[in-house]
Amino acid sequence: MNIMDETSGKEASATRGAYMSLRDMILTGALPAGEKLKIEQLRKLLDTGASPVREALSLLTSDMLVERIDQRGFRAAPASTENFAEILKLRCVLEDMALRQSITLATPEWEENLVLAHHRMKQLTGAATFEDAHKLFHMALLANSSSPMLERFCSQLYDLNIRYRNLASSGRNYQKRDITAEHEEILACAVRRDADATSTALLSHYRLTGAYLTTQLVNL
Amino acid sequence: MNIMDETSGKEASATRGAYMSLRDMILTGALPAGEKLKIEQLRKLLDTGASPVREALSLLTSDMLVERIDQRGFRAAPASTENFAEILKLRCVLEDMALRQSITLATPEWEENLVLAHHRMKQLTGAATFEDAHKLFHMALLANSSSPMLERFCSQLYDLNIRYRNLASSGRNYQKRDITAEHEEILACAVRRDADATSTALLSHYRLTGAYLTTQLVNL
DNA sequence: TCTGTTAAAAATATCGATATTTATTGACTT
DNA sequence: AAGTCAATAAATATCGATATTTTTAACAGA
Repeated sequence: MNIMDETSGKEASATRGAYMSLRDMILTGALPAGEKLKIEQLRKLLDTGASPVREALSLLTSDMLVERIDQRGFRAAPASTENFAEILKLRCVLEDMALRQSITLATPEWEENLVLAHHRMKQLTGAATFEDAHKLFHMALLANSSSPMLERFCSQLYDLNIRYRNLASSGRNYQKRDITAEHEEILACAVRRDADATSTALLSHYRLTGAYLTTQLVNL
Repeated sequence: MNIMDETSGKEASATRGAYMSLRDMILTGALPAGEKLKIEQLRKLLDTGASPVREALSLLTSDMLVERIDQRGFRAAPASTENFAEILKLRCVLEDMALRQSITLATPEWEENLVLAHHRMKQLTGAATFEDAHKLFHMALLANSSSPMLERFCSQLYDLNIRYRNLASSGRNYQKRDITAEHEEILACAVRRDADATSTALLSHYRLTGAYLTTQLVNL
């Protein structure tokens, strides 16, 4: 009598459901940075038991979204301009590395998946699921590095960056940039297998966003 | 009536105790790579409840020492020569970065802590606690990077490397190297604030160990 | 007023029992 | 023999209750 799958709101396990919800709440800022995360409170909010909440929080620790202090519970990872700067720097180094490895090892499958991810992202401009498609595109760039740990680091850092994007976006996103064109450029360079050009385009894409976000984050 | 502190074998919390024990067992190979980690089994082994074991395993996931598969439990992270090569590569890139930042921002305190860590390590050559002192020395090199996430990554990767050292060391460690001299060299360069030289010495130190370990890991 | 102490309240950590899910076994069919 | 399928066994996930620890608040002494 269990119909639960990707389509259903219900997750496969209570822990996974709690993990997803809490992750989303931290990334969007529904749970503010630095906030104490009380088990009982979250248990009621998510309408589940204490064990799944606790386990989900432990898991979120891996993603650096939650801090755990022995014997005194959990809190949402604090946010600061220093932390944001660190994330940007690490992303640039690690994605550069992953990207170059991906291109060095380039295969037709990798290229096709990349084109596909880009296409899907374009279709969804503005949609709620655009964020997901955007991440999938960027991860598709790195997906051929044959370095799982490196990709995991990049994925984590990507999410942390999204979080700052959300924290900053009270005054709506008005940049004089053509993000779509930047993505096209990145894709074109990658398909051309030009590692230097792709890296330049990608890092510039990140650094422009980073510089813009930094100006919005003065209140942190 | 609780006297538990650093000196006592008892840990502050059951979870922390389980975390430390399991971590140690995985790093030393007492729990072999890839092995299924059954809660009930570990519960009895560590003489504690299922909750602390479960939480400790969730936490070890952050360190990439344990894999968690939803609904079908935990297993010790698998080991492979590919994985080892990846760790070595990432370490070289990330420690290089952290080291250079540390030296750029060098302060007398940093330098003094480094000298101290080196001295302590020398005293303990061969002792059981040498491993700890060795790690403290290497982390002291990076400790001034003002990049906590980067230091965390380096620490994680350091531990993963130790694990491979242990996995390989069935046929005892007989290399024609003067590890002590290598450490002296690294320290001297760092104190001289010569980032290029320190980095060269450090990375060579890692790569020599890496190359040696790779020859020992054929059986993986 | 400040400081240190202690009782009460709140929150975390842990346990033991139970519900769910996955893995295994072996009979039964093709 | 190989492959299904159902029944059983094993393991994981989850719950609800309790023990421990930390935090808060009230208060006495300097």
